[in-house]
Amino acid sequence: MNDSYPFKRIEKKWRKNWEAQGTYRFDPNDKTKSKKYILVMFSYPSEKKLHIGHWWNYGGVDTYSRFLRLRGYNVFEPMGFDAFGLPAENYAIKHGIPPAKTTENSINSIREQLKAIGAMYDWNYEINTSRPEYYKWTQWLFLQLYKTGAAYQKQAPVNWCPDCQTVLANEQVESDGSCERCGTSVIIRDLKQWFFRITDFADELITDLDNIDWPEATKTRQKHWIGRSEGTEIDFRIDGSDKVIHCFTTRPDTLFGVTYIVLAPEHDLVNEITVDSQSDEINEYIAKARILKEYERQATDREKTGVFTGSYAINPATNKKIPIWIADYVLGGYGTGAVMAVPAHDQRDFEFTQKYNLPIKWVIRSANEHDTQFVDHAFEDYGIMYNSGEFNDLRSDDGKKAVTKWLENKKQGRAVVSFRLRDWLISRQRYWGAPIPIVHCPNCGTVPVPEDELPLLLPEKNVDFKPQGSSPLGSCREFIDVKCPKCGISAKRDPDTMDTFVCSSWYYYRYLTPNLNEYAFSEELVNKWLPIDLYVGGPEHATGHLIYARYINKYLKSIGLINYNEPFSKLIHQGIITHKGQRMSKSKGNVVNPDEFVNKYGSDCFRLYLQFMGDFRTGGDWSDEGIVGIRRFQNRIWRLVNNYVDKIVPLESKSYDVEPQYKRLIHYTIREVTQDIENFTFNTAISRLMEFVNEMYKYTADNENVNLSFMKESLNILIILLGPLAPHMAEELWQKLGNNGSLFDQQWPDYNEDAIEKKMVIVVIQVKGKLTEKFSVPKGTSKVEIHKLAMSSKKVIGKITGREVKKVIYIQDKIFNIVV
RNA sequence: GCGAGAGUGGCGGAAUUGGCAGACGCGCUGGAUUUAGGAUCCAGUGGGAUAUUUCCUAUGGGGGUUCAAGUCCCCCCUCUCGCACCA
Repeated sequence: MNDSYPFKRIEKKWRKNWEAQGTYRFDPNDKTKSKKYILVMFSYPSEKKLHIGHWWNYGGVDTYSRFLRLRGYNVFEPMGFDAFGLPAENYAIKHGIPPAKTTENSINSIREQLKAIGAMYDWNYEINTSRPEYYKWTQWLFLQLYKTGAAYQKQAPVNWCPDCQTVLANEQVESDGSCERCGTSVIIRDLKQWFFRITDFADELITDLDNIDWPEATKTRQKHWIGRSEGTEIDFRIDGSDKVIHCFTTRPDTLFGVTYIVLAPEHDLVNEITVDSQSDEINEYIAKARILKEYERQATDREKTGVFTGSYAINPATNKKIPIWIADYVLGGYGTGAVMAVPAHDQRDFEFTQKYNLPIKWVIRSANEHDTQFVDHAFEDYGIMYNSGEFNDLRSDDGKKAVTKWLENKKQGRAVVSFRLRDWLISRQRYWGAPIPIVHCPNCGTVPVPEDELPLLLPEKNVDFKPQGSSPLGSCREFIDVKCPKCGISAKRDPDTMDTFVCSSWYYYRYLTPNLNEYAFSEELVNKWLPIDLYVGGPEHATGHLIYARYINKYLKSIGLINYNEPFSKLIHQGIITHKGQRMSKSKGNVVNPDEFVNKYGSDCFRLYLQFMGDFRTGGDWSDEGIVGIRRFQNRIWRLVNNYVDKIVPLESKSYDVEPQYKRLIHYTIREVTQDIENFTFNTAISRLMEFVNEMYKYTADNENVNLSFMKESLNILIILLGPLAPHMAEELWQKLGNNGSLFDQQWPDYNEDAIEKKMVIVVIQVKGKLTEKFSVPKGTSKVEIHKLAMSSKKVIGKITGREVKKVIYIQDKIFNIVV
């Protein structure tokens, strides 16, 4: 029909105009406004298409950013591409095309889709982490870490994905032991790898969480992941040797109850202390533990197994000989990889003891006199020490300190803090990443590539980028063979590339100066524009990207390049959109293609509909049908404006008189929409605008003489409020209403709280809590007046006659309840 | 096993934080208009009774506090998401 909103023409028109007029050109040096850096996690172009989740995410964040702009801020809302890494590489391999090519193609088509959202991105600030101009600085970052000892190489048991053919960081392994990317079971291999010393900042990474506005659940996940644990490291002398086993424990108060020691199978001392008669059995056990998949080994319901080494240690408290075992329930990577076993007071040790008939010694009893009999399980609570020599009768918490002090005096132990967090493993045996700028020289060892030789380019020719179990760069002669930068003899480059999370750990600095040649970032601009005012991304990054980025920020502060502690002052997570109640996935066949709906209904309509489905943080369920409701809403606005535009455009703005309800409506709607956008509850903001439009229709239908001044004001306000949510349409209507300049250079309207207060209120009369009668009365009507009114109601009288009125409760201007 | 969050009509979802449950939208029913309707407008729409008047019932289930509970407290069920032998 000819009076429906012609979205195709208008959306195209405004995208063109905005670009031509530079409406969204960003000036980081604008001193007239205060800054807001609004960042949404960038996308990785693994496929050619933007999916519906991106629209949800980027649309909502753009709405918020536009709102801030209308409130007078200089808003920086950049967009770029996290283009290195497995998703892009796997996509390229699947299609048999070099990743550089597929990535470029994907980015080009995704950029067009991003433009269709109509967000305020200034594409002069785009970044692409796979471009040499960017990864040059990722490599520079590596070299800074290397120079300060924060990047180091070590041989270690690491997670290996047999399908992706690369090592993975702990953060990229799911809790069931599968690869985050492909789902294959991860195995453990011993490899020489590069690590970043994230554990140096373990404490700050926990304590600084108190100073940032993040979802509590996410903070908790990070705290748990970092896993700070205060305890005592206790030295157990090996009988007949000068070697010592260090055991980490959080329960030094149970030291007298230690009846054996358990080493992880990968513990350094295992070979040395295994006696000949046990070595076959020990070796067999180690071999088995090695091939066990990580998640199998860590399954809590597995029966505990282990082997005796034949050696003994001395319990420093009792001076008794205790056997040393190995068992795979002790993890090599945590604490010292060795535990003192206290079967009486640790259920895991207890179970092990049951199986291998090891002795149990009870040394803690409950502070309650009664329950002292523990036969079928360990007593893990704190209590009172006994069987513990001079420490008898101490409470556990005092005993922990006393035993630790006693050990410290004897130099056989010390208080330590242990973390669950491991150093960040950043090398990958894959092609599509930033090459590690290190040369391995037979003379000089590891030698950093000189900074002025960066970028160390990723070779595009003579390299087989398909995974083959070792780094593809290793077989590219032009790349791998090099003269040592220090001594000049033939040497080899490091064949590995960096984890993409290195690229994304610092991108938010680069956005401000994406083309800067001399430095990774401008210290001046970064210190001015960061920390980021709002960061938006999925909760799945809680223990990965979000810890890495915080770490790199803390590292850069420690070397004096930036001056603030935390990169993301406020964080929120977007919700997920389901379809037919389920997560969208190709295998379920319930994927919604955004383009289809954008073509049919327009960008604004699609975006509005997504925002209407549920609140931003929670998400919503997609239905193909509901979108027509939004189209109707758009058409209703379109017609409303068109019906009056000719009459109101020439009109001078002046004061007017309409029924108070309509004046109130304007202020109420401004308040609600303002608050809703601030809270990211766009669904209710849209509801309020729908109500507003419905009321305006009612007004025009009920009044033969429509007040045009009122129409003019309310339509202009409606269009501004609509602006952040449906930018193309609002911009068009703004122009139609005779205004000059972009809507997005206007001022967000103020509201007046007094104007919202109702002069008349509806007081509900209840009898024993049931709705009985309603009265419209002036605000502030007294209890006595209401009582009189209530007693004049037949309904009320009917309900209370024959009953005793016990009392009446009046909540001012709300409810009058008669209790019978 | 531990931890966090959620459960409201046929559907997506609201509810000023203890005060009229179901805003807004979809869908559905009836009517108007139209050559036509997958357009527009008006009315209705939680369920069950019923004299078109009113009653009963209702926010996963069961108890409790309160004049008043979707909202607060206790127990249970279901789902989602984390973590999972961390000594």
